[in-house]
Amino acid sequence: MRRRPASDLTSHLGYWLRHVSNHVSYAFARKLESRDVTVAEWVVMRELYGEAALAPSRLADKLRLTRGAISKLAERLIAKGLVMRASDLSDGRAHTLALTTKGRSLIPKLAALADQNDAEFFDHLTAKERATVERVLKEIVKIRSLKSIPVD
Amino acid sequence: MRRRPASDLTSHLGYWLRHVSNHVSYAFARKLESRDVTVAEWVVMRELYGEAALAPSRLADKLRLTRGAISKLAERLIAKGLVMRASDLSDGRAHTLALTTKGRSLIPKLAALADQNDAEFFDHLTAKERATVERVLKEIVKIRSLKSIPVD
DNA sequence: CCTTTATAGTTGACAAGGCAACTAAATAAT
DNA sequence: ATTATTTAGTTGCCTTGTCAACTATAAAGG
Repeated sequence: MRRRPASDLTSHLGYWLRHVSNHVSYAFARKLESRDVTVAEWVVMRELYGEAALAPSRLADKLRLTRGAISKLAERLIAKGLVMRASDLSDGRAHTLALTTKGRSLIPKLAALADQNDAEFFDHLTAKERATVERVLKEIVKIRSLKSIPVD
Repeated sequence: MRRRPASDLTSHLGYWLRHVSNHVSYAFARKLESRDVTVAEWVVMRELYGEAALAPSRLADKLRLTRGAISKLAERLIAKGLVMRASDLSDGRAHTLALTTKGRSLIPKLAALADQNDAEFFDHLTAKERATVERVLKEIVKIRSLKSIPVD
């Protein structure tokens, strides 16, 4: 499938992916500032939104962060009153994280900023292009998840 | 073009972009370790490869990094003997950066690692999918460059 | 000219993630 | 049962980026 001279430096998808991702995340970070939330914090909250509660370790797997990073992120989110920690009764080591009411009610507002950011970068795509990109990205995550860590 | 309920958290392209980009960059970083080069360093070297010499400030614009970051990156690359700094004769403040012979000769080896990494993540795409993704990403960079900083 | 203002680049404090060492609790092994 | 091993999570140190203050040079204004 790949048909490209190995020495062409301008054709690495990984390069462009990183480049665009940096642009998009940077712009999004500026928007989130208005709500005093970082991109990493949003990502965690977004992940917690579907679930009642989630173990930090599961979160780390899902988001491809280390447990240390999750630990510190959780600390910050708790300090902001957006997330709470609950101890697991059956296992003295384990905790779970969950959105607080405040955190949950913030989600739609942050989602609106995400919508806006997405629009800014991707609205000029045709429906077909958008669908292709989305499908390709999700496929890669799925393939990778299977190959590396048994996440789900 | 965008047709998506504003509250669906799973459909932000920016989210998947960041997610996949992180995977790809992480895997690439592991490969570059064998040559004692970081992803950021590769990106700079790759940018310098086309040119005879480039001002740090231009590099900062192109790569969307701050001048501080470029300054430190340059320092590291110079320490490794991959890049050299030359002072601009007509302007006492300005410098330019350029690859050393050593740096230049390393490029093909790093490019091979980039090829390998790209293959690992994107080889399962059809030629058409790949073309679409590449075109879309490059378009976004172009549009953004015009909107924000007059880079080129 | 000489002073103000703008520009190129560096530096230091801080933020945030990775890694590895650590604590505490649970499970396994003998 | 007691010890060894594994697992969940936290913490300290390191790296690398941003931001803002700084230095040095250039350009503009009067």
